[in-house]
Amino acid sequence: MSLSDLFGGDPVVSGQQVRIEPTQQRSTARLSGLLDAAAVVVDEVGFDRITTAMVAERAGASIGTVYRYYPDRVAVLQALRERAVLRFRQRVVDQLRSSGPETWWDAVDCAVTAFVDLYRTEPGFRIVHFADRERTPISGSEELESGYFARQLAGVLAEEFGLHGGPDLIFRLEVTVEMADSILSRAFHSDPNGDDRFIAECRRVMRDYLAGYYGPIAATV
Amino acid sequence: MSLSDLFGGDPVVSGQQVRIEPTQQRSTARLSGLLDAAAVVVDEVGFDRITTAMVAERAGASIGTVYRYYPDRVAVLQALRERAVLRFRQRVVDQLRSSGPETWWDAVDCAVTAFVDLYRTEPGFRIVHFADRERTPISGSEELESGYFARQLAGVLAEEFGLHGGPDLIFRLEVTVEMADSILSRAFHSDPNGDDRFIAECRRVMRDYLAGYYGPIAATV
DNA sequence: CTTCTATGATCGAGTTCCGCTCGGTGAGCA
DNA sequence: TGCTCACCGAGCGGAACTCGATCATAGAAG
Repeated sequence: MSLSDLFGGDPVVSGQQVRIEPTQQRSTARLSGLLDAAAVVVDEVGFDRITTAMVAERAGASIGTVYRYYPDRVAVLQALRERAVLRFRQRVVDQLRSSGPETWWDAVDCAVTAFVDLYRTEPGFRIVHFADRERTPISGSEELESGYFARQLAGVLAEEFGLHGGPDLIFRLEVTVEMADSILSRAFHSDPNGDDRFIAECRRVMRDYLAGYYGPIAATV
Repeated sequence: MSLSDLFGGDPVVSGQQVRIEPTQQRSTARLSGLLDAAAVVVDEVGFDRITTAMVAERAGASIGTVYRYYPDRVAVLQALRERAVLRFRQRVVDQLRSSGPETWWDAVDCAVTAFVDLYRTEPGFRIVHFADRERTPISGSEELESGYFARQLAGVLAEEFGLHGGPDLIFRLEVTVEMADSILSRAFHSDPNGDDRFIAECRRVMRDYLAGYYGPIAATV
């Protein structure tokens, strides 16, 4: 169970998202163009002020094109969020590869860094993420739940750094993810660049919480 | 600076929420009736399926009455959230009064209990809370920010239990509030009665985090 | 204790705007 | 040269929201 398998794995395309899988090349460009537009618009006018017409106009497409690919307004936002999550996972993998973590904390820290980076650079990431909570439990793909990421991360930490795996580790990581999520969101709430005080405290909280169960960092591996 | 001053203080009526302050008696009943209806409807159909017509019908009012009091659809939800926050604060005061906390942790624990109680009993509390993150920074009343509650709580803890006050305490309490908020929301995410495992872990996280700064509980006062 | 009346409160048909559809047109592939 | 994929945008239904007509109430006047 390698790192890249866990994080970079198959893209989160759960055919329910896109109405029609594009076959020609230009249409895939359209698809990402629509999402780019949605990301920008959502940053400008907010999550529930966004209209499909705005997205279409910003993307240089017609309203019909939007609905060719997405069944409804929310689906566009969901797709935007899926892409952001995908990019987040990819970013984590890149960070892990380039930095070569030596302890379990290094790995967790990479995830924080990746998250902060995306908040800073990825248009629409902030608002889409905020809306995350509202999703109905019926929503199809489970890969977007915080629990999914927690499970993946648990696999890595158990495999690579010898942490004792199992449901307890998963549970604690899920708690950790929720905490980090909220504190980091708070960091970006008023400061578009992220309030370093909250970011630092987030790292501290995560480290202390996990170290309380799995011992000081140096002791592992 | 007494407890009731801090928490139970002036109601969160910041004239921007309501278009016209009601003067007659029946209209105040209408207002709360509208919010009651909105709370029920929001529990039934969800946050973004709710329509102003549904709220009006459920409240036995006409559509025009809704717009007499609230400028738009979102304002109704915001008002619902304001009332829920107000009731939360009131509940905390009640709990504190009846239980007579002896340590700072007892006081914090009261807040958790009140929050959980509201999640369980207050219609609409869950969904309204989910939407909480989305609020625009321009939004008027600051009394609803998590920071406000953190400041109030900091006053109580410093005054009553001798914790060293100031910006550091406020900051840590704000972090605490964010953490608790997210973990408790997670507890109710799939379990309408609240997953006790997450609730217990929430308490543990809060206690450990604050105790790390302000010493073990028994040592205070 | 009654009118009487000014004003608050309510109503709901109508307007506007937005999500979404669908038949017709253009662009790329065989 | 067809044939299918991609695109367009006028139009439909419904939801958000307005506004002038109508009713209810508080409080003054008698």
